[in-house]
Amino acid sequence: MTSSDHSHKCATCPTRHKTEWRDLTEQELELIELTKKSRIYEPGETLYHQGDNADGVFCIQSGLVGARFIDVDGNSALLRLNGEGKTVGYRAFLSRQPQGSSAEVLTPSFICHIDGDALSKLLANSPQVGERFLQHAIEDMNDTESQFGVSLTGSVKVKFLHTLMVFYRQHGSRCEDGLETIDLPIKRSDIAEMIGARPESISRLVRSLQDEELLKFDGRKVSFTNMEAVMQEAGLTA
Amino acid sequence: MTSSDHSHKCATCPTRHKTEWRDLTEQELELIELTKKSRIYEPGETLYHQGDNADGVFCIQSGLVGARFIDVDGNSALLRLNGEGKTVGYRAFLSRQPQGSSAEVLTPSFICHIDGDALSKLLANSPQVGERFLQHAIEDMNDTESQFGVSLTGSVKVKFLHTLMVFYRQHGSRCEDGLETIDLPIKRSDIAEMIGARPESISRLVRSLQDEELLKFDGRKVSFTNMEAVMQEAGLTA
DNA sequence: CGTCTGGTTGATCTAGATCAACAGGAGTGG
DNA sequence: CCACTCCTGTTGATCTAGATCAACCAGACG
Repeated sequence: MTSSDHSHKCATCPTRHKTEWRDLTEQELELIELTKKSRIYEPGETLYHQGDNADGVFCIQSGLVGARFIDVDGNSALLRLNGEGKTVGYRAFLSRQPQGSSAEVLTPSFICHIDGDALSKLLANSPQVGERFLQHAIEDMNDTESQFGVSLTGSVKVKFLHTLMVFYRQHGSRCEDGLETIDLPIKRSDIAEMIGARPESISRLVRSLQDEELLKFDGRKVSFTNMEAVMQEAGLTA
Repeated sequence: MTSSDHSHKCATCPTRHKTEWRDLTEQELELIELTKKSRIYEPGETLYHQGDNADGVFCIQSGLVGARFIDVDGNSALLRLNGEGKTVGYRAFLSRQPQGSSAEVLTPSFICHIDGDALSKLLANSPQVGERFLQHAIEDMNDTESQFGVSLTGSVKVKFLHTLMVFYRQHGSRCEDGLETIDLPIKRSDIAEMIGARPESISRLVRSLQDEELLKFDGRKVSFTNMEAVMQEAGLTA
């Protein structure tokens, strides 16, 4: 589906089958519909800020949203990327805690805001929704913990290769001139922020990875000239 | 309660009110009871290993259990500490994924193993259990994400002070000679592993923190000579 | 007593940060 | 069409936090 085919009705939403609302009846969806607010967001816009209280959740129909954490000294880190079908801001809402990070739109996105009251009613009446959220939370946690582990033990090289492999998995593999290829969804400096490094370091690393003949870089296109070795170095042979 | 007063019945378990089973009836508890296996674990023992498949969950009645992650090169990190009332291994069980880290007993502990079948039945019949797990997952995630953020942006000093403050919160504040004091629950080298540093670095850091008159260290006792400044540096003024 | 384990200290090395300059688009506006 | 600026990424020179390697110390403990 292209970014132009945006349904404003959950019932016909092309990505609903990936969301927490996947097994709701039209009846139940109507509850969301009543107070739902949808629109296109441009890169740089923010859904909510670190420290905000949640008044509901955001559901990404298409696009990419990053969770940005900023510490007291102004250092910024990208904790996670959320793509289509993901609901964001749900942890703050469900735990009545302030948002731990800001939600920053990274690519043009179509996003719905789901009202807190509606969501509460849904949770109270439709146990499947809670189950889906549990599943979602666990999945998020598994991802984050794995990244956290790598970030505590690994070098910048390992961390970079690790996130490349993450992209490779979700973000689809595509053969082209025979080689496995991915399209980086975000710019270099943002990748740097995902692994706690500086853009300059990534630049140098990219160069040395090419010299090692592990990968080929062309703009945002990355092709794996030696998948085996990359997996190895990324620590996926355990 | 002392470590000698261990109930083998959930119904009379002194820490049940902190667990996922807190709002179950005696009737429902009986289901767990039937297949439950409890015993005392000594430091160094392991509840499960990274990569294992979960056949149930572990419930900590007393003691401390660490989640240890080891990467391909053998580097180890401590991802999280779980104390009394915490259930561990639930994510692997609920997501049918292999354990992402090992559960290593750090202090003498009394721990129950709860069978997967019993748990499944409970989840199917008692929706509160699922809700408690959701709450637990969210809490864990909030903790981990905050640590992850700090670990991406901060220096060893910041990370160290941050985890000290985490200890300070849970692990109870205690005034003594007027100063706020905490007892480190684990040894220095394990703290080092929690923040991705080497023990030697912690040693030197501790010394410089005392020179700065921020903290006093005496064995595992730490007293805050300048709480304000510590909070500041730990990044809790945002 | 020796042996272990946890912690300290010193000397040295290095991955990666920092600072600074620069280069190639992509708009934008005259 | 060119001149301008913005933005992302590159390269070089230098600096430093923290790792590494190695010796050593104190208390615990059989």
